[in-house]
Amino acid sequence: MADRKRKLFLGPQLRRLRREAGQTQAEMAADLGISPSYVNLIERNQRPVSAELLVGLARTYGFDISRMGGADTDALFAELSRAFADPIFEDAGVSREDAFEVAAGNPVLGAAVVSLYRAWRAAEEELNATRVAGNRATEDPVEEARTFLHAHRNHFEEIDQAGERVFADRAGAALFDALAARCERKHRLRVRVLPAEIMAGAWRRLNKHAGEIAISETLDHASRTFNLALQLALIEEGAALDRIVNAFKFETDAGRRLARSALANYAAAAIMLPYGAFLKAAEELSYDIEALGRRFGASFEQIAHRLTTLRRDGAEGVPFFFLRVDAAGNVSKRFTGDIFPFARYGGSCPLWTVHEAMRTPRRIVTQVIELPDQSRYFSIARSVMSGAGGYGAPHVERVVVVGCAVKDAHRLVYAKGVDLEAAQATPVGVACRLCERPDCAARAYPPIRRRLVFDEHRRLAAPFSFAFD
DNA sequence: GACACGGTTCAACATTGATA
DNA sequence: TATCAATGTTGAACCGTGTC
Repeated sequence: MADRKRKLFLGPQLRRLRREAGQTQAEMAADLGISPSYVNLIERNQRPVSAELLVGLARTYGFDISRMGGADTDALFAELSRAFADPIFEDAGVSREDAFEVAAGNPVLGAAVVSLYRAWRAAEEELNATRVAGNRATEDPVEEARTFLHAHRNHFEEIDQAGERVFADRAGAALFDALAARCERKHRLRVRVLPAEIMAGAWRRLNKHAGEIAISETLDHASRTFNLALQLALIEEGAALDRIVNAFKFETDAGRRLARSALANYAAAAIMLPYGAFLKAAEELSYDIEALGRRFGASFEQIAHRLTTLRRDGAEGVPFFFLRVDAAGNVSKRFTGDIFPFARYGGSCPLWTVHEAMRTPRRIVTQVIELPDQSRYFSIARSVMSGAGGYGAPHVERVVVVGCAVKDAHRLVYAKGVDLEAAQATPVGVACRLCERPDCAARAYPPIRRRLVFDEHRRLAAPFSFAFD
């Protein structure tokens, strides 16, 4: 491209200039003192325009030399480069040199290509939105299960009350021991913690014939308790789970099963983190997730997830959304909490601190984020690890994010020292580190003022794509 | 169909600058 | 200084289209 920049190819512009003047190549050649065939070669970019000829063009036709290869060309070149980076041009083999040649040599055509590309992108996104709207209920079991939870605002009062009764029955004992005793007393099921090789990879196993509930030794204490609570919920509240799930209209059986599984997990959390006590503690501890975890013997993820369910009439907690994402940006669990417009597909924006949290294991990272509709949220992210019951065992590192509207953030311990008024009022510019635009404000703002940009790079960074509900 | 005209292709030549 | 490649330029032949 350096050679192309040194030489000036102005064929299409020269041709347009000549036609605007109503001249033939021969007439223009006579004006410029060159042969008609030379004019033709220049017009077809077979020959560059020499400095002497450029002066002649300026003198004879008032050709504006200063506009050649200036800011306009650079901007168009940048636009074209972005467009040609799209996978739809993959087979076309358009190089950056080609993009520059179009931008410098035929800006009208280049601008038309950019306009066409933008129109195509807009149409495709509209089409995707239509597809999603049409298919979500019929072809996506995960979306169906999410819709089920969303319809109940992720709160199931009947299950919560049952959980509180079980928790109250523990009579001061450690919860795991109390649940094990309840299993033996009420269901004649002995609880045993067994090594991984016996569990064959399972976390829990119910053997009615042997009168036994087996829990994997590879689980930490919080997960053992959770799995035992889950098994107990399935035994004692199975009918209620079925009734609640069956009251909802599912299009797929897979969606129904997923919803029942989610509800069973909810029931386990309701036992382990009983609503009233948990909400009281949450308010006392200013929603300090790690402190709540220590008080209830639960993991960071369990506490974070439970925070999204505090929607009891007359006893509501801070409305939270929840997200669990891996290093590749894949979302494995999420809940909107009615407040956060998650994407239907894809993962998190690369500007979100979920990725920073991944780089700094076990450290809580907070951030004020702004969506394109200018709504602002306070997010709390920390990495969590699952698996790894022993050295060399497979494990997965993920990031759990909970967040709330900025207006509620003053109730959180994590917002201490954060100027929330400024966070709500400070104007922010477009902030995006992927667009490579020289005027991008991303470099100029600290993380707390970054705007999440979702659609600009949807195709370039597919794992991070967002399309709003 | 002949002809004119505008535009295209190609071979050839002159000039220039880099290099051995 | 000779050589060579790149660049700038030209003219002839050719092609396509519109007009008479």
